[in-house]
Amino acid sequence: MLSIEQIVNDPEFVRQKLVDRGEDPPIDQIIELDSQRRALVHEGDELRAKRNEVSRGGRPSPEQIAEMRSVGERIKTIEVEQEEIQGKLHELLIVLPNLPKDAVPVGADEESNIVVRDGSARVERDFEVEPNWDFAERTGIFDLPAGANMSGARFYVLKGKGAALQRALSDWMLDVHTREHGYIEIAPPFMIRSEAMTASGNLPKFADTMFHDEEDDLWLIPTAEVTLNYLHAGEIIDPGRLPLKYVAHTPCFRRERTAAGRDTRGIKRVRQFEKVEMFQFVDPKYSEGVLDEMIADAIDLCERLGLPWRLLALATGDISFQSAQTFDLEVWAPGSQEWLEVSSLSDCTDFQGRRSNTRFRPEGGGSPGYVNSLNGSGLALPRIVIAILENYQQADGTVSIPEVLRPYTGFDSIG
RNA sequence: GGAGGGGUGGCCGAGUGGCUUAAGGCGCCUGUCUUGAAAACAGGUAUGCCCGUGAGGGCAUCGCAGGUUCGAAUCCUGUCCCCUCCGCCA
Repeated sequence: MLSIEQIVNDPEFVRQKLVDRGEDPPIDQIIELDSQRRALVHEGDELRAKRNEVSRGGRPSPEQIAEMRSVGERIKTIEVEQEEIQGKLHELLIVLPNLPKDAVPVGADEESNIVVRDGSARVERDFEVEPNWDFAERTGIFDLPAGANMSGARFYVLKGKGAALQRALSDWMLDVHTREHGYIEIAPPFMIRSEAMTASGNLPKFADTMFHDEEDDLWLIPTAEVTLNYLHAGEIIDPGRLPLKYVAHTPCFRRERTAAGRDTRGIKRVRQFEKVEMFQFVDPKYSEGVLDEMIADAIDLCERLGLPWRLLALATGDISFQSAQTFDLEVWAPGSQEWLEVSSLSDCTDFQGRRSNTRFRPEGGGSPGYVNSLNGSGLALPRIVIAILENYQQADGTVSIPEVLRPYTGFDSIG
């Protein structure tokens, strides 16, 4: 949610930032509605003040009761109007995305994304790397038909060493983040209410990308971000407790209503996958550099796994709804011959704090402010599995397990 | 799923239609006293919004949302959450 004060005080700045994202924001209408709202609030307050004054002395006279009856009716009318205006205002504001930061490349889509760092030392191989789906079918570590059979397209089953590899990865990632990067591990629910989904920015605009249970009105989480963001909803966090750094390993459920045939091979784009998610609540005063820190935390995992990676600065037209700045971390898959997005790291400024009403008390006192929130995968598991199967393939057709994972897998090769 | 009990400020807790502008206690902050501290005493101690350059003034909020009333923490309805018991259950 954008701040109404900012829209009213600096309308042209806000308009330009949203135009950069490809939006056509109804700024003038918002300002007009807010001015109407203010007038109604003022009139209502004055009438209520009058009524309170009369009520304060005990039982009023019959004349006063008659007068207050009409005052009460006018208050009711104003309240109805006010509710209508505020409803319209809320509808307009709740669908406006966050404002991109100045550093974000301006551009309509992913064509304008910029590779800002490249950590990929290409390894020359004297054999052809088998794509992960072929390797997995040959060795039996994925069972794609079984997944499709029980759940439909874009569901999959991991078997044997495939399942163990994924489990080793998530355990290892959580250990690195909690023991070395300073995150607190959270095991959240995988289904949440509409309020929480709205607070993260996934509702109301992206309802059709998620799974929903009608009977209890619960949504399956598309990422742990939506749960971590709501962890302190409605709270005023005590001074000195920020930053709060959380990490969670959860399944992620997405409808993936993309064009049929796109990214259909293997487990790259699926309707349920596992992910380790990093999340931070910070004092806006100290938010500088936090995104870089989280990027470093994600890159650290790629480095330790020995995977070639690169970092992209996403353009204004490609960052997500709640984000003010996003970097994508990709790893190279030499068998499928493509870059795989394994983490998307975003600074959401105070956009989610405002929607979840998560505030903090500044050090040294003063009135509360909205927290800043940042999130990023650390990392998405199926794609890391893919990257390991292709980067660690040997000439004899086996895959060796990265050193750091061996204490977790208990085996050192597949195939 | 069924039956019952409950939700009041940072915490505890009183409050069954109007002297409630939410008592009282605890905690915290400031001051007096003290060499310092404790104790005692005095004052202060929520959030949001509106008006005002400001000093300041006003409105709302007793889980949440509606309703009844001149007037609601208090009465009514719905809803969320917590507790006890029954049922079901890894």
